[in-house]
Amino acid sequence: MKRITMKDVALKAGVSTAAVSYVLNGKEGKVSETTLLKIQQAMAELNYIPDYSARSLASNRSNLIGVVIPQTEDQAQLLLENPFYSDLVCGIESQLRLKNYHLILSGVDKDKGYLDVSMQRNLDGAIIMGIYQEGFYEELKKVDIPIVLVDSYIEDAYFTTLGIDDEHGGKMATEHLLESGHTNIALVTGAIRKGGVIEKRYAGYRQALREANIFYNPDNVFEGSVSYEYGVEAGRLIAQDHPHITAVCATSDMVAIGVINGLNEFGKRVPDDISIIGFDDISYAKTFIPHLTTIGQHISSRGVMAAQLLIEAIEGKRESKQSNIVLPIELIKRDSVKVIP
Amino acid sequence: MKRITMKDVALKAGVSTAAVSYVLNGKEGKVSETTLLKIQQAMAELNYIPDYSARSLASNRSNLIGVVIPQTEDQAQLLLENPFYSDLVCGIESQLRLKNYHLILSGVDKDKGYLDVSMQRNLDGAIIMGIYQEGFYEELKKVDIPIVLVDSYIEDAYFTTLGIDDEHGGKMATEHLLESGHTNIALVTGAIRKGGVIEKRYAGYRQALREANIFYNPDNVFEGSVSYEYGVEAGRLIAQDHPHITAVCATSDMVAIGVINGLNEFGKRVPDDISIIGFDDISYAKTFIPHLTTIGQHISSRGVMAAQLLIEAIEGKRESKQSNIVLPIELIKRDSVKVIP
DNA sequence: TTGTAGGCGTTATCAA
DNA sequence: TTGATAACGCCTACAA
Repeated sequence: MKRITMKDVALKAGVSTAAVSYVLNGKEGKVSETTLLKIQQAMAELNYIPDYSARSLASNRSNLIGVVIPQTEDQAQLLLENPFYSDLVCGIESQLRLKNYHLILSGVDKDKGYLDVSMQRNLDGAIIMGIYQEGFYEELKKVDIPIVLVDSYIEDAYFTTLGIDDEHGGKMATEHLLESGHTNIALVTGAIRKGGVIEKRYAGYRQALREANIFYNPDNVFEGSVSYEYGVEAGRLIAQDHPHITAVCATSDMVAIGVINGLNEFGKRVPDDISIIGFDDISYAKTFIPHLTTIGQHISSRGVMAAQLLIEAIEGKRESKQSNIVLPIELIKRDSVKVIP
Repeated sequence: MKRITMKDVALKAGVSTAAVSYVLNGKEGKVSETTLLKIQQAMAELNYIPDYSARSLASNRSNLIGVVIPQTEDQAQLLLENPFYSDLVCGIESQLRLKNYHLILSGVDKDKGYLDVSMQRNLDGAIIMGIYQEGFYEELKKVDIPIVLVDSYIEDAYFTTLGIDDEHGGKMATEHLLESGHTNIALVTGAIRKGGVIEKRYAGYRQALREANIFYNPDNVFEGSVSYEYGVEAGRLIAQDHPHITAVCATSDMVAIGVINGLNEFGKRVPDDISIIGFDDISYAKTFIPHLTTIGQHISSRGVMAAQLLIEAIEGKRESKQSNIVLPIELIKRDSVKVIP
């Protein structure tokens, strides 16, 4: 299919390519009503489709947004299998499409940065999920495009961050267990890394215990990775060696589901034998049996919001590029927590 | 950050931009050993990053692959929340990144085609999942780039298709239920549309019954949408009005999980009261309780394969552009089917 | 209000 | 083996 260019349109409409470019870029007022119509008609008849490569080259705007997702530990694949990220991507994509941007989805190879991609593609902006090494962010800043960090506690005024109050969430979850009569509460969690959401949720857990005057027992903390598999492992351990534990606070729903499976292997039932609360409210949470009690964040609308923030920054609608947005969370009571008298 | 161009590299190395372009494109033999070294060194020192927009403009190759995913029925969001698609995307992305391609992820607006995106971005190829209206494909052909169709029975020699034997899968699933002693087997399915995978699975279901000399009862077929929600609905109906049904064959794991939830609402347990088999083996299937018996296709490796096929076609390594690949499937026995004597 | 022309960073065609 | 130089399709001063 031969490419129709601005020249063709200009020719057909009997105007210059500059005029075509003007209407293409919505520079109203630069052209008269009549030429506008002529051009629009010519575009429609020729079925003109602009070439974004050329546009990007000439204008330094690509209408391309980079979206970076964490990878599995073996660095082989995206963590999209964690519905948390796919939900987020759904939200982002819908918003970007609405605003006429396209989305380049990728992971980042270990020891490789994101500078390459952003320069190669002339990205207009990027949404980064998860946390990376220090150097990653420094490099990112050099590119000088708006960036939204999702779930990162990086303290750097350069970035816009979009998160939730993870510490409060961890506290809410633990308190719900406490209020339900549990006092021997385990925490099953991914690696507690500095600057990550897990660290905060862990802090919330400890604070809730403290405020309830409950002794913090390090043996009750199971720290591994944010994955189903680790959850299973922890569940097994709890079932076998920790008969005193009556409730588990998991720092992610996937982990919670793993724990339930691990417990199940040893005949422990949720919530009858052990109660559990998750975190995130991924779409599985309400389809799993028992329906998971969890801390809900509106994942998909977070994606929408991330995209909106980014676009605003790109199009210069926000005064200050930088801001730190904290979205509300809520306790969602379902069936995985039992009240004990 | 000021952009380093080929010119800068050429200047530093004391050669022409043409020479730089040669080494960039691995045209070995076009340059002498010494200039090669000089250029490579200059690139490294300057930290040169090529501009793909310019390259795309000049060469008509973008190293960009379009990936299209079906949308939710309200056309608002991607169906990425269905882990089937996110698993696929994982596979695709990993392979593309390996081969130095980038991935543009998007849905397609109703009554809009994909011609726009592919022309705008000069896509080198595309992977399309799911089925669309007739016109969609005709339009796609005009763009004249390699295209891999995943899960589509479109009969058109133009496209490479990558699928599984859905009919056989439907049959295997039903037979497993039959062999487990069930004779009154419901089918819960999404819309049975022509050219789609569901139609084939449905055919497999019927054939298995026929071969077992079991009367096909249309009342046992629950046709809705491929979604958790519809599964719940069907599960409720079965629990309430169809006491004779002892097993359910679902045409997708998400539907199966919905059915289980619907049954559960009325106190029917799986597999004790009713057996169920799913389809796809999404990652969720083995984490769900009861672990889902299902028809397994290696989803993520399918993604890898789709990407490989596409790249081969793009880089002209395959003689015939077109082919129809059918991947193997297998019955995965887990805990959701009970043998009745 | 309209048109001309140079430039964006690469590739590719020809000569040298 | 190298190096000018003309595309590629679009944007944008600047001039008319």
